[in-house]
Amino acid sequence: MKAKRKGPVDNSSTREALIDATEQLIREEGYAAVSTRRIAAKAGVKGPLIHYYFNTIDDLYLAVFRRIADQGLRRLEVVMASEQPLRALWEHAKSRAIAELTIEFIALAHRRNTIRAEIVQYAIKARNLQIAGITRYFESRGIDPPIPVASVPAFMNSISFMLTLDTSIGISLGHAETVAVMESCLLSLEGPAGDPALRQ
Amino acid sequence: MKAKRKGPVDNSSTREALIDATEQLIREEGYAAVSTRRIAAKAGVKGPLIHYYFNTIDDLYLAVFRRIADQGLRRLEVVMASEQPLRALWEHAKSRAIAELTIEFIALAHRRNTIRAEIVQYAIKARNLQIAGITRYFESRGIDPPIPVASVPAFMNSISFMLTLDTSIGISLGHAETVAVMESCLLSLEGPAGDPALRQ
DNA sequence: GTCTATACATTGATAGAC
DNA sequence: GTCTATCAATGTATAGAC
Repeated sequence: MKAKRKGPVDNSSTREALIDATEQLIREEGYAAVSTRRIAAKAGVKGPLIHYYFNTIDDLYLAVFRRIADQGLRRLEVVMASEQPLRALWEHAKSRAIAELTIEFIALAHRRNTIRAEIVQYAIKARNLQIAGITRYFESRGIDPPIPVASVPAFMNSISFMLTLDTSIGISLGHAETVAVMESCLLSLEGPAGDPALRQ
Repeated sequence: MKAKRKGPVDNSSTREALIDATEQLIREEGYAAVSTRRIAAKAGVKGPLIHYYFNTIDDLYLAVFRRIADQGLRRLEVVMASEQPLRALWEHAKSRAIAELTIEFIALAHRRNTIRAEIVQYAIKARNLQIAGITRYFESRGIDPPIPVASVPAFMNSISFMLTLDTSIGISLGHAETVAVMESCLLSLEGPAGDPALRQ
């Protein structure tokens, strides 16, 4: 249904190297610093090869996002299936690499429709996974959610996203207090961290 | 202390038009879409004039950010001095224009040291204004803060930032529930919205 | 103070040899 | 599948006339 538009396209080898190089460039220097020549140099190939595997640069961006999104959804499934899904989600959301890529892709989505559509699709899948996991956890423990389940991942993700962004540019004002609040919420909902004895 | 490096530079006229055009371009199409040619076209002048007022494009970005930051701090002072500072802050943080510019400038800060330094400086000033305003409010009402005051703006800003970003690309999953939680917090801390009778 | 003209690097992309 | 050679377009920035 989503076949490649160009004739003979491989699905593993140099292609992966190009995706690797692009992802790395985006994260290290921002999407505005990405160019076909730099990608090619980083991947150790010549420029035009990019157009053999990907018709346009947007297609390459899309491939990068899809790979990240797939990895993200798979990781999220593991996270939500853990014994302390709220704590696991909180830790998971702290990733600086994810936050930096998120910033870049949202900025990109701002201008590229194909990428925005893909991001929306992914974000909804991810959020549904989170809501389902938290619902399952509350039900299995017989906990009456103090706030609507659908708002829980919204709080956790947005807070950790902001903390991570702040940290990445060197701000930490108010962080300790905010983390403390989150920790006390987690404590009351899931008990102490990594204490399987208590929850067995 | 931060004098212009180039000789004779005006401080109002075409210069403002250039800053206007740049700010608009950044917000509408992202910083990566900004170029001297497009700025000049939008401002109705010729390209080289940019280099008369601003030595480099980074200087122009900086001028845009400084103007936005100044406006932001002034607005924030008004917001925090209102009768219901938490509600006012909540509404203030919902601005889509601010969220979009924030994304772009954070992405920019990722790569430009001068801009990052400026953003950090501004963010700290803004956060201190918020913390001071909330502290003042709680004290004047004799309210014992349910969570550390320093974490309050962190929560409000990050939540509304995420909601705004989501909305800007067309996502609304879980928003209603999240807004409801925030509303109930505001209700318990500040009473119903815009009810001066109750707080007079 | 504003403009024309232009230098020069870099961009995404294509054609076609191997 | 990977390359060389090359394209037109666009990028920032400068020199110098008015």
